[in-house]
Amino acid sequence: MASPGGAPAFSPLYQQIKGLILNSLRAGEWKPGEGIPSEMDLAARFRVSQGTVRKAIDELAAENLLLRRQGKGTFVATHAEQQVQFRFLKLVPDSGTRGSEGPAQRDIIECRRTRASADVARVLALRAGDTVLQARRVLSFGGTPIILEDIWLPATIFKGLTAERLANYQGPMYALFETEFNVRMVRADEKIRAIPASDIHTSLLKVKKNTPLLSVERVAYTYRDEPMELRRGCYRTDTHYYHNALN
Amino acid sequence: MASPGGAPAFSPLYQQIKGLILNSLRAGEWKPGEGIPSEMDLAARFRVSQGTVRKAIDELAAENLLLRRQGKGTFVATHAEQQVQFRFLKLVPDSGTRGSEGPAQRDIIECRRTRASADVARVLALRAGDTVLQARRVLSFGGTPIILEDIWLPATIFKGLTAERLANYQGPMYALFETEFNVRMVRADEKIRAIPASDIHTSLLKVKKNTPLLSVERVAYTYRDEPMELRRGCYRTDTHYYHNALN
DNA sequence: CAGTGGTCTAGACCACTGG
DNA sequence: CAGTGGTCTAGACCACTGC
Repeated sequence: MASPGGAPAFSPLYQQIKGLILNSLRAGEWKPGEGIPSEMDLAARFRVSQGTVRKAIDELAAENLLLRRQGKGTFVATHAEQQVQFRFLKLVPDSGTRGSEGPAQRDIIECRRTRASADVARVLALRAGDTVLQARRVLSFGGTPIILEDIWLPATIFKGLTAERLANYQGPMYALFETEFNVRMVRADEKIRAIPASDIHTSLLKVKKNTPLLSVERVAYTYRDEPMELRRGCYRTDTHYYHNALN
Repeated sequence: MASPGGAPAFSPLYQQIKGLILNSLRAGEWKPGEGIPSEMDLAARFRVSQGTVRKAIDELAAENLLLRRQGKGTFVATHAEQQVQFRFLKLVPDSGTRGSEGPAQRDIIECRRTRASADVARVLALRAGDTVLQARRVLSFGGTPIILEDIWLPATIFKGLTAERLANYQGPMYALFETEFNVRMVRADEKIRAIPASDIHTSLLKVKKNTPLLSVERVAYTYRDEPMELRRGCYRTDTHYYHNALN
């Protein structure tokens, strides 16, 4: 039997087209920021009607993998766009709006090669002891340190990433990943907890010991749903809050 | 000029149809859980093609206002559905999955009429001093108290809501709001912070004083985008975490 | 089997962009 | 002005549900 569970395994044509477009994205046929062929061209290429291509692209656009611009074309989404600057950073100042404090000041504390601990390896689908890059940075808004982040990346893929390159790069870190390492983050999961400030936090975030901080553990995934980054952030929430919209 | 900004104010037909359907939902023409007319019927009623109605319904379904069921029809979404039980509660146990600890135990601590403070009034778009219902409850999972919630509701709309009715009702609180008060919550915003446990938390959540807790302040909105509920939750995050998917 | 939503097509026309 | 995505239509057929 083709479908052991008894399910017909029916797959609509537009889903198959969606899969083909996704494969091209994975293969890097079109890079982030570039335009993909027009709907008519893709329809001819896949031998289906424009409407079917359209429905496939609609879903990919809804997942933020593609970006439609009327009159111009359809483009591969990128983290370099201004409009989408805060898609992954949900921290908002109590007064004013995001960005009202000016651009964040980013201080790289360190960036070094190390061995993956058991839990880091598990999350990143590596073996314990595999080489990873670990970076630590502090984000300040309006001159006040608000976020301490520790970031783990597979060293085999982010070869050559240094504190200097992180410090010199203007723009979102994920945009750097796209241009320099051909890694596109498409979605992420966050686990949020409240934790007491430890000595690291007292020194880098200027808070008293045991002050409650928001612990945000993020795992970011690529086109292939591979976990590519582990990030542990500690947020001060006396002047900011984590915003979440439930729909 | 019809459009001062110079914008053409062009509105697609399907958006207008969407507005008409939304108005029917607001007016209560179809109640939560009930079916709405078939696509063909609606197409005839609005004098448009089925495809146009379809696109309108697609968007309403994407916003969780309607629920499509192939072969059966399209239904008004409700909080009584099992499948959508945890759409608003994002707390997950460290081990196991949601609901693996069995159903939550819900203890109503109190439910009383009171006057809205300035900040509660502002959030609920009331005047300071207007009457509100305030409820407090503790949610326990696997016998352990995990969540303390304070809930504020406009008294004019939730007339007759008592601790007994809250305690006796089986199922989600928002489902009770639908059937008893004709209030349907369609979306919400949450502001999340880390705060130290106070005396209330030590007694009701069995944690030590100053233990970091997750503070979750939720404002829930109706079909008309009116703020209808303010809820302040304090979550223990030693055995659970707040999960958020970034797409 | 009839009725529902879901898919696919083909064609016409509209709105927007840039040369 | 040509080319792009966006809307709208009409009709055919498929998948699923329940009687």
